Amino acid sequence: MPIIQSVERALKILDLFDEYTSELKITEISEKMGLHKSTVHSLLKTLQEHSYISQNPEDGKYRLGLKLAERGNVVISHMDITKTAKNYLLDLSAKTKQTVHLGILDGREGVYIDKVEGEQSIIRYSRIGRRLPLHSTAIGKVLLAYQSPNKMELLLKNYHYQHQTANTIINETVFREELEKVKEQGYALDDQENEQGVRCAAVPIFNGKGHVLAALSISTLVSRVNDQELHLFIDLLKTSCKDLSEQMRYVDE
Amino acid sequence: MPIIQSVERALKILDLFDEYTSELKITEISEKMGLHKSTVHSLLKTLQEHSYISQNPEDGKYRLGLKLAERGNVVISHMDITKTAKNYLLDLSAKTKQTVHLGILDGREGVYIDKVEGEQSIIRYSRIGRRLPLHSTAIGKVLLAYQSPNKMELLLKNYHYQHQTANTIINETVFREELEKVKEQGYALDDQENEQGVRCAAVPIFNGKGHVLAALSISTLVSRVNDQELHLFIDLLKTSCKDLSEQMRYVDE
DNA sequence: GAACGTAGTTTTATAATATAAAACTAAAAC
DNA sequence: GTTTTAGTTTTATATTATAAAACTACGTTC
Repeated sequence: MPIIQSVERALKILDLFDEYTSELKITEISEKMGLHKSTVHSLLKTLQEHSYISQNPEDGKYRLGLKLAERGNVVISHMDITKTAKNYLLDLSAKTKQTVHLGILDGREGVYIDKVEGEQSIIRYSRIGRRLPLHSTAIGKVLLAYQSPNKMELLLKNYHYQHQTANTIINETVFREELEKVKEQGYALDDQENEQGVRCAAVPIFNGKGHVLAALSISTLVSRVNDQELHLFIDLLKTSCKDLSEQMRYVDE
Repeated sequence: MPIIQSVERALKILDLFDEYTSELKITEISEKMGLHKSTVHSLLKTLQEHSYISQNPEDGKYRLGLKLAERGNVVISHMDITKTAKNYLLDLSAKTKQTVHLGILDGREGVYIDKVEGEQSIIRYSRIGRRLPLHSTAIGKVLLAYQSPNKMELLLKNYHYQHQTANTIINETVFREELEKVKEQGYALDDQENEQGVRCAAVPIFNGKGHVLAALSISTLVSRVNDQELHLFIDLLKTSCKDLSEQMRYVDE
């Protein structure tokens, strides 16, 4: 396995930051990485030289650099579905006041590739580029349900079902029935299965060959959105996804 | 200088991709980097292991990984100004149908940190995370003009004026007069100075201490927006930035 | 204000790794 | 079917990354 240790270490430093950790000192990074501070210093200076890390001039702490935002934008800008769907996300979020997500399958995992936050619902779990569990998210269920039987078997083989909440389905037989239901009704629901207090609906987007490309979802807080409203949102989602699927027929991908 | 060569090489591979180059073969990367293909192979496999690079299963080519989008999102999500300004960008773009940008100073350079594209104007130059020239962009002029005299001197010391178009101001005396004018009128203009056929206006956003935090701009195509419309847009920008500056007074940064 | 402790930066010997040459496998081109 | 090209794997060794030691700078305590 041709892994280069020093590159791996540099990347692991980048992975130390998250939405709660915006800055870190050299000594903190040294502790977390189990590396000598002079080693960390060299790694940080290399990342800094190429703008993947920057140093706060006021307190000397390190943080993720803007080059990541730029590179990340290049990744997303190459996805036709993201560009085509952008106005639908904005429109749906404006109309429903909820948070709207776009997700795709990437290898054997789901991943969020766009998100528009609604006024009424602040959803913390999802983040562009972040992995999403296939078994406990509405998007994940959609991406699975509309796969070919072969592909679905591959995806579910040795799948690791894990509780995210008390509502999470972790029995595979029950989960397969759930996927059947998704295909029957044309949408998936995540009823507080991924995040306490959050209920989501997702609908598939197809390409010209009838393969599922992505899924669009609306996330709501159960305390603010009742069943009736949710079903109105599902109708809006279906309309949007039908249009999107129509447009994606003409995109060569 | 404690630069780690193999880390630097890995980062340079990430920098090879752009909006026109989404995928590359190992042999292409080997040629561009001047490295042996087995060295490149090890670097790619390390980046791939951590999702910074992925491999197209269909043709074996390499492309930027979604981890960059996720890390990039973490960078942006830590910026209060981006969150606070988001709805203003969306609103301004919807009202004017033009492309709206948010930019900040990062060290001695400007950088775009958010962007909402308008229906009427597709602006290619700007990209979130990308550097912006201080002398030829409206945002750059604003970020300079409202700096303290000391800071401005530091920023302009040995500044490298370069033509972006035939209209670009490259004489420092003339440029300083331009910055005076920006302060007088409360906005900056880039009249095809950065990109042929594109005219932009930008207005400053201040923090509670009266320091310029960021600039908001509207970019238009000269073929589609006349002087009168542009001045209407500038008025809308001023209103938005006044509100934003008011809100940023209460943000601890 | 001096002394001590902590954090960050620099230097450098050497242990450890990254590098590329060679060989192999697989696919594409002729 | 043969040859060429591209990608992957193996491994010897040249080169680099590593961390210990030392230094600088700043903050804390007395």
